[in-house]
Amino acid sequence: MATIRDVAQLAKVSTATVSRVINSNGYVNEGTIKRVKEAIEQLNYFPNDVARSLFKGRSKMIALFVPDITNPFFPELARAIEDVTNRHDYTFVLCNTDSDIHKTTNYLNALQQKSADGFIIVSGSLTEDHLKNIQAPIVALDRIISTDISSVTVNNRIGSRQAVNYLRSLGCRRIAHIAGPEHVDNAIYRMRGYLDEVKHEDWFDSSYVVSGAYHFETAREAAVHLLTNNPRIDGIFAGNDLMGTAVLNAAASLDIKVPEDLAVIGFDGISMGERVTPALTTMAQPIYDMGAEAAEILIKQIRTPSQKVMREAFKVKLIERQST
Amino acid sequence: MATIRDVAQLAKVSTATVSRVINSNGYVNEGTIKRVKEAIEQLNYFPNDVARSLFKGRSKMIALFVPDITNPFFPELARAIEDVTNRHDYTFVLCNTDSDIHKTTNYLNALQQKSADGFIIVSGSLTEDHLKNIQAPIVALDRIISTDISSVTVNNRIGSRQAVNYLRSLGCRRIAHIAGPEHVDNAIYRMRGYLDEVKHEDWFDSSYVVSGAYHFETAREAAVHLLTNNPRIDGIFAGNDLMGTAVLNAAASLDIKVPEDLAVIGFDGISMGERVTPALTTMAQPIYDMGAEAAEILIKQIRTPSQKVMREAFKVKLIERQST
DNA sequence: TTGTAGGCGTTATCAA
DNA sequence: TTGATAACGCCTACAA
Repeated sequence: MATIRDVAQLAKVSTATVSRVINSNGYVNEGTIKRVKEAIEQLNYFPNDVARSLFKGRSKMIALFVPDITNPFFPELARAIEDVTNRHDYTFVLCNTDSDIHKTTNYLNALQQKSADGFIIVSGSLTEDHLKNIQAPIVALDRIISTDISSVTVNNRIGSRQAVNYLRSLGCRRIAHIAGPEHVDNAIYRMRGYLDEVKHEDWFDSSYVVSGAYHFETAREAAVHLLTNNPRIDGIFAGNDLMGTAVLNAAASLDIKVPEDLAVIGFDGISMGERVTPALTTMAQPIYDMGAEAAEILIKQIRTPSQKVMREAFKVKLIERQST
Repeated sequence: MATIRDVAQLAKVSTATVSRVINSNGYVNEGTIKRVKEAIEQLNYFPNDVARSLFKGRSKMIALFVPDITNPFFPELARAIEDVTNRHDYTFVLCNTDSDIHKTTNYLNALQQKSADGFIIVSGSLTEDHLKNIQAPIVALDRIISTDISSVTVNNRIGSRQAVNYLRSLGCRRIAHIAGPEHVDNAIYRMRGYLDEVKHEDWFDSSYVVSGAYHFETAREAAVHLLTNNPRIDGIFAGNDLMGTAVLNAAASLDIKVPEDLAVIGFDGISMGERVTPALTTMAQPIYDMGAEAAEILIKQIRTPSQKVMREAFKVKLIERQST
């Protein structure tokens, strides 16, 4: 690998001049520029990013942390962030944390040691305390970390109320909820939205809420359990689409007809929802816009460290499909 | 951020000694070790990885390139690689290339400038020529790049023949194929395997093969087209599971009963296949093992640059589910 | 308009 | 057993 010195030597100038040409900053004679560029070409020279990072303390790298890369919601989110960060000349990297706080802090430290410029984090368990020696700006996405950290989320509670009301408007009388993990804020809000609507119903008791942990298998088992023990359930609001498809799967295996005998609605709006049969009705988040917005905010904070904390909450939107 | 100098000062030793302690390298007096460790603790010091990388020319970072992060096959593959690389103390990063050669080489260069230690690449369009100034070791996964580059793949052609024979053993008489992208080697082999079995059948003509580009939407449209124009088709072999689920979707929308009127088999063994209804029969690849093996090979090559090229081909295995 | 030189934080060599 | 010092490759005052 050629270095800046090789280029300088070949072009018969100093390394400073080469640097000026590379970064187009400072005055350089036209002819000199040409000579340097030729030398660069000839040696197939690329500036060493590590040396640059060391000098600048920045690396032009942005990382996204997601809790479960196999949940299609996160790859879709990642696509948006990738587009925006690449457009701004950042290298984008994706890290899967498995919701494991240890793995998360490990990645965080490793990347901070690599001078990562900023982080977009989806995490329900990370607290401000874990971030106390992280210098780089952070944007919380999908789940809030703390009031001091910028965030991009949706109106989970209101969206959930809409979901339940929609099921009710279709004639559902007994509506159950498959909830996400107990410690994840958006799961809590979605459950609260559900409870807002049903807790005063005479049929309601706590057995209508079960946890599906935002995972397919867990949700599937929960749904089977729910539908077996409460055969009068005629509507299910799943806390995310992955669990919504799990409900469809459970219903099929129990020979319960959807939407005739059971209406199902999810939350997220992942494309998988329109690919299953019957297609899943959902409260769709503007996934791409959320990711893009998180990236824009992060880049703003990287460029202007004095930026104040921003909190953006998008609205979810009902998409009716075959499951209702 | 504290530096090694701060630690040295506080522990009243030289930076060389601190370095020795950090890397447990060379002789250091017990008491000195203790003092240094205390100073490190007290200052909450972490060695700067960028400086390390600059000096060593290595970064303890491994990257995986995938063509489409929204195809669940790749996240599943990524999980395996992540586990292995993390276990060996590498930082693992995931890059999505969209099968775009320009994006791919961009990432490749960017990461090489960051002294990435090695690459695992899933790509059907990258050639040796694009890699001519990449120094770090590379392992091709799922798709072969060249004979000079280690690879981990499966026996696509034989697996495909098995798939077709299995459909035939169920009584299918006219079997169609939804193929992957034309320039991707594994798609070509899968198609060849299919052709090996059917090209001499009297019913066969080229209209039984359509391209689905390994994408859901494309495959869905192709399947609708196929089933509409050739109503006598009673079996479809899809080149991957994503397209297999697209066939199920197409069949449902055309009111064709699976498996009664149409048997469908995919290729990959992603978990999505068991989550749809009817569950998708498939030729399953050992996804986790393949990813893990690719990572092991890569790490071997990083450690021993003289390692010779390795080519591993796993076997696929029939998994019968409801779609047949 | 160009060059010299010091420093970013580490590690490894050589001396002491 | 420890310390001084020269790299790693780049950038930017400051001088010329």
